[in-house]
Amino acid sequence: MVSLTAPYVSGFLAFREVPFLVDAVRRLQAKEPGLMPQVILVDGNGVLHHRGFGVACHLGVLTGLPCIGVAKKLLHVDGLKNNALHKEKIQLLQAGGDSFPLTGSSGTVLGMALRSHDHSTKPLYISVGHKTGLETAVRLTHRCCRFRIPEPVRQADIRSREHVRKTLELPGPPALGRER
DNA sequence: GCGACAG
DNA sequence: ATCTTGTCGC
Repeated sequence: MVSLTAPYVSGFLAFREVPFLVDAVRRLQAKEPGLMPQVILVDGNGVLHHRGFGVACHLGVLTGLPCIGVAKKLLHVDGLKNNALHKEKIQLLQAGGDSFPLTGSSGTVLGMALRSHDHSTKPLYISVGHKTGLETAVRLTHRCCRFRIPEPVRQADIRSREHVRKTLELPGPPALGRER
């Protein structure tokens, strides 16, 4: 269990969460090196970011592991916006695996909006974090989706919440925030 | 000036 | 993110 201190500020998520993520990877390396993943799906963005360097990039550089940014909402950057036009494109996504590029005003493709499975309406926003191409990132993410949220992220979410629930209900030292 | 804009 | 209310599908 960790206690977050830095506040959440859009565009600065890495400064709040990456230290704990790096620590988790380090602890795994020390305790169960055989379980070290070949790639990490990060709950947040990679290069789809104000300065082209979101939490998925930070974690990749700090650990040397391939990382993929998987965001649930579109971060408004480089002219990208969740407006009517964007929503129309989402409507055009038919089956799971369908996607369309997220091209900023600068002409750069910052990521892809992905319909993660057949029965999902709201897309996932995939972007390169570290040591991976965008196409690979999108395909791998799609293959991890039993539901809208890719299973690795979903399980981390479910299990961390459960852990916090069981830890917080009993008397003990107070803690602020929670992290996976 | 305020709100929006990963979690 | 968190919280709350209501609905739909398996």
